[in-house]
Amino acid sequence: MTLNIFATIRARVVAAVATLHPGLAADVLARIQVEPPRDPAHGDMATNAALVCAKPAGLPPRAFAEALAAALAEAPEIAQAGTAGPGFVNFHLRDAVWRGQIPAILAAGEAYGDSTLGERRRVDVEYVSANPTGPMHVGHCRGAVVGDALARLLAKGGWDVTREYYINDAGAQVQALGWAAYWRYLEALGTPLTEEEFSALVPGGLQYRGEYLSPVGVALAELNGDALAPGAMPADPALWLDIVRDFTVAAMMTEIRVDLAALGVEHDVFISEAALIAAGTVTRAMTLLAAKGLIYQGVLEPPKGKTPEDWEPREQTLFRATQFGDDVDRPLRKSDGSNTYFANDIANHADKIERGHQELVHVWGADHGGYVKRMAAAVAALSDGAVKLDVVLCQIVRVMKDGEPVRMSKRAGSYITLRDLIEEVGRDAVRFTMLTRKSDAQMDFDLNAVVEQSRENPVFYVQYAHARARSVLRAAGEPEAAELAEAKLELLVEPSELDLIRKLAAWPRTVEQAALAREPHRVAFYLHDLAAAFHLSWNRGRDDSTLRFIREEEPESTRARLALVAATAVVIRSGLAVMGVDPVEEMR
RNA sequence: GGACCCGUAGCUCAGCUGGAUAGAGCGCUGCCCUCCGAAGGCAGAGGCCGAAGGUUCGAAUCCUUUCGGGUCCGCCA
Repeated sequence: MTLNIFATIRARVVAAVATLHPGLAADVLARIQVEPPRDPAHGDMATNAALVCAKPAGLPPRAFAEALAAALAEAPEIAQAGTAGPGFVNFHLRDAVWRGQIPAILAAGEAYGDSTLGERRRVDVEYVSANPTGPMHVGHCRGAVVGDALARLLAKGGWDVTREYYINDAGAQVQALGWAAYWRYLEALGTPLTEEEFSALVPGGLQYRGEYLSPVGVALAELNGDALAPGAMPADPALWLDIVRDFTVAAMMTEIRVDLAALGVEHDVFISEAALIAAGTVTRAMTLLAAKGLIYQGVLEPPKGKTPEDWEPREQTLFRATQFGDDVDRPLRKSDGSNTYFANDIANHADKIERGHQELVHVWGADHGGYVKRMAAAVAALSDGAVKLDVVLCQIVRVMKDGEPVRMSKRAGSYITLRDLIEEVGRDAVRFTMLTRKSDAQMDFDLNAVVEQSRENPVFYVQYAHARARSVLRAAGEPEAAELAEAKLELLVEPSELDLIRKLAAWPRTVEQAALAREPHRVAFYLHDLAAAFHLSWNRGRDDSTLRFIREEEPESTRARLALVAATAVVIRSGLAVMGVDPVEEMR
């Protein structure tokens, strides 16, 4: 049920080539592309068919192109075809073909752009996975939005998507969190100890001193009285650490879920590291790798040029990551015998594969860039190369206010939480703005600019286009679908109108290209272009009143234009839905 | 020392996985409000795509080298 006009026409081109040159191999035909030319003056579409097929066919590219152009000119959708440059075939589609997209859009509604490209392959998209040791801050925000939008994009592209949050609830950091919450609990009980006196009792010293744990301490006191700290004095950790830690992790996850909900970010599954360990998944994964001969005892070379002072050669349990493209083999066990984070994460990936996923996608912060190769190596090893891991790295976001970077210290109170950010500029502005850059490019998030109502703010610009479209439809008395379906679309002859239709028709292709590249930001740029085309059409009516959408004296023309406006609103909504942004009915 | 990411108009960034004369917004210059919304519109100037080689019909895009900026580098996650 593909509505991708480019795919339709490409099929025509491939068929024409196959007819002219029956002997061409399938992999040659596969290289044929049909895309919009960079310069619209060249036509609606262009194909490289002659360039990629001429040599195998034993013809000069120009001769191949001439013959192909002649054949394509016979196709019912194509108005004219010609050759250009080294062997391109450019062609114009009949206006009727373009206009025919409008009823297709109106019939499909927001499902317009849905693709079968993903062939329902099962893909696991893991994103956020913030440690459950505190509230979410803006550093997590970009990955959350990019991951969520990417999941929506892949779903629209025809993949069967699982959205995963991996909870790092095992290991030293959550132990430290338990101690920190215990301190707040002691405080709630009225302990005579000072924070520094308590810190001296904590292995490694007290961490997570932010006040956000105080409510957890109070809750613990209400639930347990002083049972976990008789007389409001520290007791043996064996008595309380597991209880307090689990309680605190649960409380932090509740906070995080609230934040994610406020941002409109959703997950299907929350996978617990501790649960994976308890279920024996780690052991199974290690056994699997060992059976493949990929685990050994060995000593690593020190990193060149930057040897840590306390470096000493040490024999450890290593995974043969170098067999799968990594730079060095990677340790699986710490010196105390417990597993490294990497070992547990291997189990997480084994679990994803066991659950039947054929593709894996991760959204990580750029600080995890050095971790990509080893994880890709592990996935390749676990699946014998059958499953591919794609990692989308998100670079740092710098929050700017009044031209100055907002300081981001880890100390409580002085850093911006995600909730602060949403309250300041609104959910939709946060989401849209986070998608206005390639994720691997650094970004300044300007608090002043994203709430500005002007053309340079893409959030506003796109929303405004939708609001305008809706305003027109309201002014026209909300025409019914059936009425619009009867519109005489051949009355749409203005260049600005046909340009707008071409832009609308590019949406399915945009979805597919963006999904393949795992680049949701392309949707934001597409919507900006579409909004520009719509605003242009609107503004034509300013200079020439006969070009207005609504003209009472011309009901047929009005109806055709309303169909175009309605289709525009539909596609904007379809695009915003991928970004997780709500369309607005009017600007305020 | 090594790995990964980024260098494109004065500024902020796109560039559809190798295509044609490299695009948009801001800023700049000049025009345009009796108007379904001027919180705008139209037109114009502005580029050796960091640099140098290479691959091929063809390179901003792929490879090598190099110069800048960022992230990171054995028992943190």
